[in-house]
Amino acid sequence: MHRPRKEMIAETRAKLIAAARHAFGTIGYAEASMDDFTASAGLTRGALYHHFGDKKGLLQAVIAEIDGEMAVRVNEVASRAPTRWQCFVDECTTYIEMALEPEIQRIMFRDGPAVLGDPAQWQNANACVASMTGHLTALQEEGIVVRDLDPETAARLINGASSQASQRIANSKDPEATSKKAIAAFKQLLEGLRKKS
Amino acid sequence: MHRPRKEMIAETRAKLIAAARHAFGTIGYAEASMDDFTASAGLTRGALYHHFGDKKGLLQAVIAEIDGEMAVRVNEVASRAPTRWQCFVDECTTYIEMALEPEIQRIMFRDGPAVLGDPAQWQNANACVASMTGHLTALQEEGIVVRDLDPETAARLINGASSQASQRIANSKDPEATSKKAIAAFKQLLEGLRKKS
DNA sequence: CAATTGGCATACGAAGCGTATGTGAATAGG
DNA sequence: CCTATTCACATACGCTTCGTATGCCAATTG
Repeated sequence: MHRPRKEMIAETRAKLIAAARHAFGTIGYAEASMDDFTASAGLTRGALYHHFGDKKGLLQAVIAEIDGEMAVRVNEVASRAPTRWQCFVDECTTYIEMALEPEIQRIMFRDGPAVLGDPAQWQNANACVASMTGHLTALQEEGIVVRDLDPETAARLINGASSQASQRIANSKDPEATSKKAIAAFKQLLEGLRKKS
Repeated sequence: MHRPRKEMIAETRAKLIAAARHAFGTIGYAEASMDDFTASAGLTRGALYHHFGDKKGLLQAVIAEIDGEMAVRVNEVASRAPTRWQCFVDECTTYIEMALEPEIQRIMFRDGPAVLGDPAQWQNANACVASMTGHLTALQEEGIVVRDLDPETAARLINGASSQASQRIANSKDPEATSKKAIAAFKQLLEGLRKKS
């Protein structure tokens, strides 16, 4: 019994992150009162400032957690594809699906960039783009994707298109139909990357 | 001399919008104190609340103004292209160029969506996307762009990719080189829309 | 068992925002 | 030309939120 201390600390960190994640994901970062959501975790702002420095620091922690989860899901999907191109496309569509969740959309694609700036500059949250970049590079070497293309740049552009696709689906009256249209348009764009052998 | 009154009102509105636009574009919406930037316009928050209801209302007005300016620029470029496809591509690259300006990037692509939600839902600011949608539709009818594609959806996706491209360029160490790479990747994506006759 | 670390709460001051209210000038009606 | 009313805008107030400074208590260390 030499670790209850460390465990308690980890637990309060986790509780704060969970409470903040819920608040940020529902009412949004700006509207989320630190007093309120720390209290909902049975704590006060004192704990928050101690562990994360300030509200932004807590947002970073939340983002890092979500990014990790997204990377796991993307990798799972990627491991189940017959070809590498299919693997790449599946990754992208999975990305769109994930971005459909209000919590992810709000935190990762709206409040996050507004508060912390360009996502490309986030150190702790680049797993998904890194994966896509890797696949693009490999696809280039295999001669499937055109050569004169910077992989990371392309991955970022695709990322931008993905998040737009998700927003469009999420805000649609008829999500099913919109989803079909958005994914179709998205795949069409991706075709532009292929070498027309 | 029956209109000095109306003129004064329009002037204060314009001064508020200008001051807010500058503040939002530099330090950002959240950090911009209403007391500060209204004072910089020689006014107080009283005028702001009277004309725009609240801070969000003023942001909407700023966005409407910027959107109008962007539409003008896009249309200028579009009117000087030999072919319609070229016209479409030029519009897109112009869009990227405009998004390079810090003020536009900050207000239209970061703080705007975070505060007001999905840009697709903005009533007063859709001129650019509308133009692109129109061109895509025409290109489909001309048989240049693939048919099974929802034009507005495609326009939105392209929009997302554009803004990512701009961010990448804007935050780059070597903007010139990054710009080349980003525009190349972007055009490559657009190729996916063309019919491979 | 004493000393010290450090995790977290409490207390305080400073902004910022929204609303309610006030004021003076321009318009409209007689 | 004079009065009444509107309305653009300023002022004043209370509330909420944030950041910092301080204090306390439990757990670790020697």
